[in-house]
Amino acid sequence: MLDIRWMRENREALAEAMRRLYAEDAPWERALELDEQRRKLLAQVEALRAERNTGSKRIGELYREGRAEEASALKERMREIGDQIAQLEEELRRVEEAFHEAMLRIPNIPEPDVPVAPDEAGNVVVKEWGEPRAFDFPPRPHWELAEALDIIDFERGVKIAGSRFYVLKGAGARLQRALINWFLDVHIHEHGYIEVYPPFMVRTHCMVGTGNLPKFADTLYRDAEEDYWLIPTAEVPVTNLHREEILEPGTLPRYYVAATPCFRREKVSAGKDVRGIKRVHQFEKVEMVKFVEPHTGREELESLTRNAEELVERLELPYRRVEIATGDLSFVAAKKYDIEVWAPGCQEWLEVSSCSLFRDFQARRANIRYRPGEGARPEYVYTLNGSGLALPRMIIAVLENYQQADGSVVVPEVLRPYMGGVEVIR
RNA sequence: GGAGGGAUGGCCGAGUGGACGAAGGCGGUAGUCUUGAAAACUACUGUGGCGUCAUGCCACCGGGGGUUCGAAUCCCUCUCCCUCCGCCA
Repeated sequence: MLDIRWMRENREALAEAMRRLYAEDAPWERALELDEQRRKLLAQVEALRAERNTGSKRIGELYREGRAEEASALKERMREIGDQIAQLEEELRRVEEAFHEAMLRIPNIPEPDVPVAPDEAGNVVVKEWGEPRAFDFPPRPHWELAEALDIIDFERGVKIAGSRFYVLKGAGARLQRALINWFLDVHIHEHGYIEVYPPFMVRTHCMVGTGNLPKFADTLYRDAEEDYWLIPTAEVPVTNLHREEILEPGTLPRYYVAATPCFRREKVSAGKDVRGIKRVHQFEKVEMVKFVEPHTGREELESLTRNAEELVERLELPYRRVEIATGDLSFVAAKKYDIEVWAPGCQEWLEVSSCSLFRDFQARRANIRYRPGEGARPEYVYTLNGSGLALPRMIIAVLENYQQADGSVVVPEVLRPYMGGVEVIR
């Protein structure tokens, strides 16, 4: 959510930002109109309430002084004021609801240096690392490798739960576990993150806090009877860890990391990437979440992104960093980098991490504040998050990059201690 | 799933219709005293909104709704917590 005061005072900058985002349908003008109505009504209601407060106090006094007749006359007038208040309050309630609804549908404003373009074609490769491996045989896609090695069972996944589900088996399941544990260990012991194990189901208000609702309900799974939503990423429960809190001085920055399943309906991409495990309804992800002071936001985004990149580097996988253009930026992000690993089998760049700076956009929605100093007024924190890293895709990357001519797969060196010393999956 | 009890400021806790934004205590901050510290004493100590920016007004006692001239207090409802029973990893 944006700051309404800023919006009022910077109407031109706001309009410009929405143009840069190619989000001219965002209801920002409506929000500003409703805000004006709202303040007008509020002034009226509050003036009447002030009158009623003093009047009601006076009634009490009159009774105590035994002047019952004057009291009941005043009572009559207060009743009329009460009716007026009720009427105006009803109107105010409607306006405020509409105002709030509009505010929730206005996207975050991009950082000034984000490349401007209407869609992902405008994304910019800002960095490349490693050389794609030269194969002396045609590299196979992961679904062929995994099936031959009997480490992913696609058919039975579908039998149990339908398309876009799979079963990891034997060394496949263990490889996933090894990756998760190694990722966590690096973040915890080397990057200063605190591990958390959060709920995988959350209430509506948490989804609103991170910006998944109200706009993206059709991408989420939910309980049919109770107010529970399955998380599409650990970002949701972990960011909401501090919702409605004021963090005391000296407790920022806070870095958290969580390995959780993620559940996504993938309705919008029906028919896309149906082979293999690139796009599925349930997957594991290690997610990093930061709560920081505003002035450190940009450098925290860089170090967060580096925390993810370092893992790919130590796995010796070629990757590139892509800066996301305005038109491709997610609703809540002010700036975002994707990390893409080269998959020689499918011959494509796989997005294995998304690192975003949200500034105070989520903090306003979830009401997460901090005190800049002892006794100072609370301010909104900045939040950031990034995958570190996303699982099924990292399995793809390892299988396809480390495959050998005979279909076996070499286990990357850093993972061997996590695989019981196994050097080759065959 | 059943029965009962509860939710008040950073924390504890009083408050069953009007002088309550809320007693008292703890904690915190500042001052007095002291070489310094402790103790004692004194003062201050929530959040947000609107602004004719005035020592101004409004809202907030778990959330929402109702009764009333007036609600922390009465009624309804939801959420959460605790105790006991049942079930269970």
